[in-house]
Amino acid sequence: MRVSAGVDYAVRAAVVLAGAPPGTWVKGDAIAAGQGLSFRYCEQLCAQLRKAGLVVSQRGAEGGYRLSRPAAEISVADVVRAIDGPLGDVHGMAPEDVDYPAPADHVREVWVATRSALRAVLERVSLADVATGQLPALDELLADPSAWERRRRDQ
Amino acid sequence: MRVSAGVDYAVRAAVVLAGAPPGTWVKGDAIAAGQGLSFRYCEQLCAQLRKAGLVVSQRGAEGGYRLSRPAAEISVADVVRAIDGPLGDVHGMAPEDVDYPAPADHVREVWVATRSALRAVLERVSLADVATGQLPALDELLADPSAWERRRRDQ
DNA sequence: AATAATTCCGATTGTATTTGTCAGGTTTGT
DNA sequence: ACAAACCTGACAAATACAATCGGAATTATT
Repeated sequence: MRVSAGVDYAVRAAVVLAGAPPGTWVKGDAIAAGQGLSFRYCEQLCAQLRKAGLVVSQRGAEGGYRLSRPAAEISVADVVRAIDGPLGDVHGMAPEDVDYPAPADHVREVWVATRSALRAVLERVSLADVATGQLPALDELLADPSAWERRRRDQ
Repeated sequence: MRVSAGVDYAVRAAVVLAGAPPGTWVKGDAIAAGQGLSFRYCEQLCAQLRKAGLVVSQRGAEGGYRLSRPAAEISVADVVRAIDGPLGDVHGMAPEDVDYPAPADHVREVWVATRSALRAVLERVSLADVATGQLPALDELLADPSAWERRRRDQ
């Protein structure tokens, strides 16, 4: 239940593209340098975004990357899935497909709800939202001060 | 953003303990056999739950495991953290501690909200809730039929 | 046509994590 | 004494993560 470096980097790269003027190419080098990423690794992640259809690329001088659709039409979930695969899988299986013997049978509902909660955040936020910092969909979740605090280890 | 096998197994083991009559010892063998887990691996996970203070164990004949507190006072999040570490970490860092250059600076809010959404599910559900199948906290999330469906790959 | 800039592709590498497995030791009840 | 159960630490295979690299293909410029 954590965010890998690759996903984090890819979302940041995608947000950089979302922040660029529409139709312009952004060089991989500019993304990597701007976000403090390794150029090679950033390039590899951009390739995965391109294979997922979220990004298009242009080779050669004056080439680079840009989003394939308006930034408002690409969700953070799209980027996460492009790098990490399906959201909320339970060791390789979709949560609705797992089946446990009693009395653990209702654990499935917990995993389905977990995935649903992830989707409610990541599908509802577009790259344009993140780039502009307008995140009304998250207001409710972020208003609680404890959302910004680590849980005590000895709780 | 997925549930590892270890976490899944540990939650199921903990729910088995929650479903046993209070004060009785449940043998590791019984947990493993009942849930179709490898006995050795199950034992290892129970030891982690014990080190986290969620479970107590008794050696010798007639020994086994039981919860250290009433099942209603242990959340699924407690179990997940015992096995996996903090919820929603971003490559080893708490989401409120990450700091990104513009225009990706608001990615932090996305990760904080993601963790908050995970907590809203996993901290709100106790082992007793799962064992009895009474999951009112999840009703809203589970009512949506699409919560039970995989997203289309070509969306 | 030559050159420089840029992405593309495939392979490789090192580390860490995951997912177990095992042997032997310790504790406990009968 | 004995058997049942957990404890400890080590080990290991497989997988994933996080890059790194060399060179090939493409494009714009000169």
